[in-house]
Amino acid sequence: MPDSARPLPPAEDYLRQLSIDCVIFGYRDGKLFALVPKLVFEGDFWALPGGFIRQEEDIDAAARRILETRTGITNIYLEQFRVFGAAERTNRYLIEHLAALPADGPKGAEWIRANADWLAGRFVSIGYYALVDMRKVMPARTEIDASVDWYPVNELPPMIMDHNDIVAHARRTLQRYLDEKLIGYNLLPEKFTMKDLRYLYEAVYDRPFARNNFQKKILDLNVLERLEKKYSGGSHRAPYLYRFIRR
Amino acid sequence: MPDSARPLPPAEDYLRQLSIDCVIFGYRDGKLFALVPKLVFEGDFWALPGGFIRQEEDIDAAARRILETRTGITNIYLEQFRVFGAAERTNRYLIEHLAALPADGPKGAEWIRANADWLAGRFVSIGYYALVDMRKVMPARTEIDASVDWYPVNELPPMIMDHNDIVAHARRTLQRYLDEKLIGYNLLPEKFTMKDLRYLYEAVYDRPFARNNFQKKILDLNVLERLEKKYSGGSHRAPYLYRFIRR
DNA sequence: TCAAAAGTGTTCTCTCTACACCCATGT
DNA sequence: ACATGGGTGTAGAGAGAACACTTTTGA
Repeated sequence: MPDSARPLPPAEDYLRQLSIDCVIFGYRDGKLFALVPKLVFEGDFWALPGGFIRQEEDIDAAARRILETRTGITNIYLEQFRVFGAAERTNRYLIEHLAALPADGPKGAEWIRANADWLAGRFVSIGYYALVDMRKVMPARTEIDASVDWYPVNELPPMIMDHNDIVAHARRTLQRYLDEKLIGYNLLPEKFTMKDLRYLYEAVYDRPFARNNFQKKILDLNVLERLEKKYSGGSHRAPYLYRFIRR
Repeated sequence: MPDSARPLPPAEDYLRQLSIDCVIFGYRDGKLFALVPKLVFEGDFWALPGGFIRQEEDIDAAARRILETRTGITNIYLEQFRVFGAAERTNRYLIEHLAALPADGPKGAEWIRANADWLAGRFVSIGYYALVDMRKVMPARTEIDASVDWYPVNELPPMIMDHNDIVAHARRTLQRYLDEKLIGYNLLPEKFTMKDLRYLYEAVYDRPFARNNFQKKILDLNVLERLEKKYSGGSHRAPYLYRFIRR
């Protein structure tokens, strides 16, 4: 039974005033994307996938649970990157819009209505970013999501609270670590060409990389193994496929 | 009136289950130090300076308040660096030792005893690190501190919970940023010699830096202004003093 | 005049970049 | 054959490390 289908636990099961917000990065066609749900509330409300931490749960486990619920995949690469704790961080404005929802609306909305006082208060949020293979993700709506879509990170909708800010921080963190920690392969299928990897780097850093020098740099790291050639049918030399060597 | 002398606010004023732990770094005589209080509880308990976040307070402001209370100085360089949120993070063991304290003990202990249920529960803690000029710090004891001392970071006492872990993380973060963000001067007096700065780098990174190359590297950054010479009385050439250029 | 420590210069190496050339593939 | 895109090599620029030399200071 997927997590989203289970009845929601009572509010007492969660740490009060502490939440998790996830920036789920994906990559396709030369662009970096983020997965952003749109809420069912009256008006246009977008919000990062998020959730709360159970009393007996590590914060990393909570982030993982939230991510797996939303993407349907396990073993996701994720890292905390910053805490957002301004005193005025609150969902009050959003929760007030609950009134506009019909009383027989989605069950999740019922849960929120029942816990409105709690949810409308101040929350400190831990930001996590995740890297996923977009092809493997089956975006899952919760009961209060109208839709869940991938948006290019350069064309994100205006989100609630400081969520656009959170994505900006996540992206800077990704830029800082993509090369240093060699985590880029998490955004690609298992097998990929050097061009795929280069275009990914160009999307993340928003700048070009010289084709030949990029290839040399990456190969000198000795973290890729060269596989068979990939015949695309194009009238040109076939590129090799590569795979990340797990250690 | 110093903060530590005011009556402690009631527990309801604070965010529940969320705390701040500070790693206060100082530097002297070629060694990196951290400021660590020893608690009044029966037995040997050391714990990082920490505290809680008030309902109407930014988390950064809370960290700053805690730091200023403990060091007596303002305008401290500080950064959050990681959240520690293991499910089993709790002070239960420590709080139980309250029983060993006399009922007419320190007032702070009385406050803890009154809030023991809250304090013995699970806490997620935001780690902050601070850089201070040791010469300017007047370590201030709270009512439950037996003493507050500087310890070389390589010779820290065993601390409660995961606090030794927290310092290790803080130090790695400091190593990552000292050079990149040029924050080293925060650990030195306003005027310092190139040797002072080099020894600081060697203490933080725990490795030697070539004297001449270090000087060239730092000067090429154009962030220092050269001041008068410093005559130490030694029978050798007098070094220049430098000052960081504020922008 | 000498030792100690500071300031400065030179060379060598390694990495990153730009340019160039060759190779495989399908039309 | 040829255009297209992939793989590889090489020379130049820049950063960092190692070594050497000069200058200043007080005994």
